[in-house]
Amino acid sequence: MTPLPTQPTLDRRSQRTRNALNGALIHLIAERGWDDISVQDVCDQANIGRSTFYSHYTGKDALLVGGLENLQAELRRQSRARSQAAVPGAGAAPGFGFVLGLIEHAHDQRKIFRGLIGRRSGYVVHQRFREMVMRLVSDELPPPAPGALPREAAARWLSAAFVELLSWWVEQSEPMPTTELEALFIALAQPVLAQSRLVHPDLGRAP
Amino acid sequence: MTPLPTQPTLDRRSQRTRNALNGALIHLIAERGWDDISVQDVCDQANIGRSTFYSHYTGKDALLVGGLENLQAELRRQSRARSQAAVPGAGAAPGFGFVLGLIEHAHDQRKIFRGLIGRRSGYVVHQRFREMVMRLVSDELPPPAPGALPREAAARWLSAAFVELLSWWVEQSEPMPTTELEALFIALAQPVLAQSRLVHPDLGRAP
Amino acid sequence: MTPLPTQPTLDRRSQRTRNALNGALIHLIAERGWDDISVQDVCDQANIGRSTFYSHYTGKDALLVGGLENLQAELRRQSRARSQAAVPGAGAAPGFGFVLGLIEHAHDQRKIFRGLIGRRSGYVVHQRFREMVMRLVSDELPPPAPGALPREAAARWLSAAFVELLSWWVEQSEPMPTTELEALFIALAQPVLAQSRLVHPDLGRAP
Amino acid sequence: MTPLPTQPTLDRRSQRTRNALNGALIHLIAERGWDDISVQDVCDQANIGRSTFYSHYTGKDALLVGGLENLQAELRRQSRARSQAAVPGAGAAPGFGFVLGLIEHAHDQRKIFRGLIGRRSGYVVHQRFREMVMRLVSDELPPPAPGALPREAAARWLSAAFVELLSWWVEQSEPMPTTELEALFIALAQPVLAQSRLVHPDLGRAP
DNA sequence: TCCTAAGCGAGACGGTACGTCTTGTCTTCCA
DNA sequence: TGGAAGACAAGACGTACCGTCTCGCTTAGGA
Repeated sequence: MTPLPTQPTLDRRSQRTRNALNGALIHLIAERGWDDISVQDVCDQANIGRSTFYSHYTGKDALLVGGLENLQAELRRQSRARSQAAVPGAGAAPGFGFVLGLIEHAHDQRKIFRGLIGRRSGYVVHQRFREMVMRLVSDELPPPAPGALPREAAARWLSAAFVELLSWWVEQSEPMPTTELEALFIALAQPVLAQSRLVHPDLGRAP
Repeated sequence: MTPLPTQPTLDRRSQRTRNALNGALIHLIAERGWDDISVQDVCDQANIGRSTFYSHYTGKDALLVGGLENLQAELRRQSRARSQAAVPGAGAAPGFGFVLGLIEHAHDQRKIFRGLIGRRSGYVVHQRFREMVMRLVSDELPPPAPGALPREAAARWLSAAFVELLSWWVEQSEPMPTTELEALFIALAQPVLAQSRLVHPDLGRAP
Repeated sequence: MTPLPTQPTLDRRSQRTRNALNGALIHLIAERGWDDISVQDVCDQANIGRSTFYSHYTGKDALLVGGLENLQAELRRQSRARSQAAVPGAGAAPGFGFVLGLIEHAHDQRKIFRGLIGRRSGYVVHQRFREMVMRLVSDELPPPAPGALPREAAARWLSAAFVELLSWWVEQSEPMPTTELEALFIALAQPVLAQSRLVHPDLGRAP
Repeated sequence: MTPLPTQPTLDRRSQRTRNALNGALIHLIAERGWDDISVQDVCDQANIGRSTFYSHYTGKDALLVGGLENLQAELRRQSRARSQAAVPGAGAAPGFGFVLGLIEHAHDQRKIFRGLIGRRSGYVVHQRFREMVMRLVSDELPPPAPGALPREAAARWLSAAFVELLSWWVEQSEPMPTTELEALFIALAQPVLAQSRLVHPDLGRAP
């Protein structure tokens, strides 16, 4: 009974190559920031031939996206674990289970995250990162009531805002504690959740 | 004795060149999106020699930034006018006076804004645009109480979220009315303003 | 004690592989011409793994040379048969016995020869072919008298000229008959034979 | 009254670049032979950017052809001068006026010619060179009588044979004198001229 | 009949060259 | 004198082959 091999283990060698490339990329991002890295640089760092690189990824971008997909999978796993660990009967408010995980990850790897979303980020990475966060956010948003703020708008608002907040936070020399940042995010996110539930958005315009 | 015009009117011809370049750029952005444009393309469109381009701007980016600065100035002017027109004695809640102006601008020039911040945007433009919005937001935020959310964090949160919202909005085929979008933004922004005023942010962390 | 078959029959399988490769090569040469063929193409055509190819030949060139050696052996055999069949007592003028065989071969396989030495030839093949012809010519040249034109020069002259003539001939839509071509070659070759016999080549240099 | 500028002098700079490239090429051909030279090598040798190279020539081959065209023009000029200098009324047998010039050129630049058509030649160069020679030969052949050997066949025979002879000659350590080589060529070429004149080629087949 | 060494396919890998594209600098010439 | 034209160096890009290699599979040929 084979253990249902999702992929044929990808040849073991290939996987090692991919790992080397991923590692090299984050190393270089932390060191110089996205924009100052060429494909050749990544290959040199990983001791990999450039043609081999292109037989695995279509370009620098694909490598990054691949790495972020791994991160996303990891965060999703954490989020699920967290929600199962919570009191099973409780109301289970949409707690954005991935948020604390991501914050702590950013905290641990502060240097890398500065390269990823900080000042030297390079806008491509920033946005790719936001897109990943958006997918996570989107998972945890309640299904929007008809007529209320569509899920896409809500997810884009929250992801962009959160990434920007995170980007600010990792650059601080004396950052607030991780749980405090999570609480801040949740507090700032409240009106979005409220809007998602509204049937007739009475937005109470002043004039 | 020259009439000390260090650069008033900027030589008239120079100004015409710059205008041509700006026009060419926004034309091309609307047509293809930022990333698929080369400096040569802009020059061709503007009937300008490439070397001339470089004698005015250091690169594609600088040209864009220049254009955004014009937009920013225009929006600031509108915002000031709006706040003076309001009942002078009223509470004058921090109304983000520039918001409606920007929304209407985006509405009028939907096509250009799709190239600027929409799907084909190219992350560079997106971020440059956000930076401009951030400066406008920053102007209108109340001075933060000590210990409360620093102005920079608030401005980054709001600008990123707003631009993302706008980006979503300009891509809709049946977008909500401009004033409704403004009201939505203001509603979603409330907790940020609240946080900016808090002295002891009791964020109610769960134990 | 192994029955010392260092490589008799070459393992039968190996031989089949080599044949497949040879066949694939001439097929592809006839189809596209030498220069537009990669090792991979030959392997695909022959249903052979690329690594297997390299375990038999050091490259495309070696495969070609191997094939030409077979042709050369065949032609030499024909030439010998022809000279024995001739009236044994006759003068046996150096008749270039291989020539008619080669011409007829080229006639039968016109398509392949166009790829080999015709317009689409690729200079490498052309020259390899000429080198083979040169070896055949060299065999049949009389030993040069001392001071006369050295055999190498004569052989190079004749082989280059003959291959070029053949190359021209196979591209004609209404080519002259094979025997006529042979006679033409022999006629044009006469002075070379004469030179080979001269002891004091009085070439009448102008002062 | 402008001196009818065949081309607008090609910008003077461009011409210098082209010259540098030509020089670099022949230098490297003499040093290593055609096949072991990359475009990058030529550029390095000429102190030229690779992209500049491609803005002048489509590849290594085009550069070579360009150089040979210069040589051809030069040889044609010499040939014309030689034929005018000859006794104007004389029979002016088709003397292949370019031959001595080319031989002497090869003699003077023996090292380069070894790279061009000698042992290390690289078949591409060899053939390109032959094509140039063929054009020169073709010029000087008498118009073929109908039914006789077509000019193309004659030109190909003579050019291939001559280049091969030259190739042999430049590799000799004690080569025969230039005029002797010319006489040898003319002697060996005789039957071709005879064939070109024949109306009914009575090739006198032996059997 | 089995079993063991070979021939073989598949394809990952490092490497080199290719031709294209864009950038920013510089020079030359024109209005 | 400012601008158009365009040559130039630099360097990244993605592609194409090359020759080497490491895997397993299969398939004889000898036990």
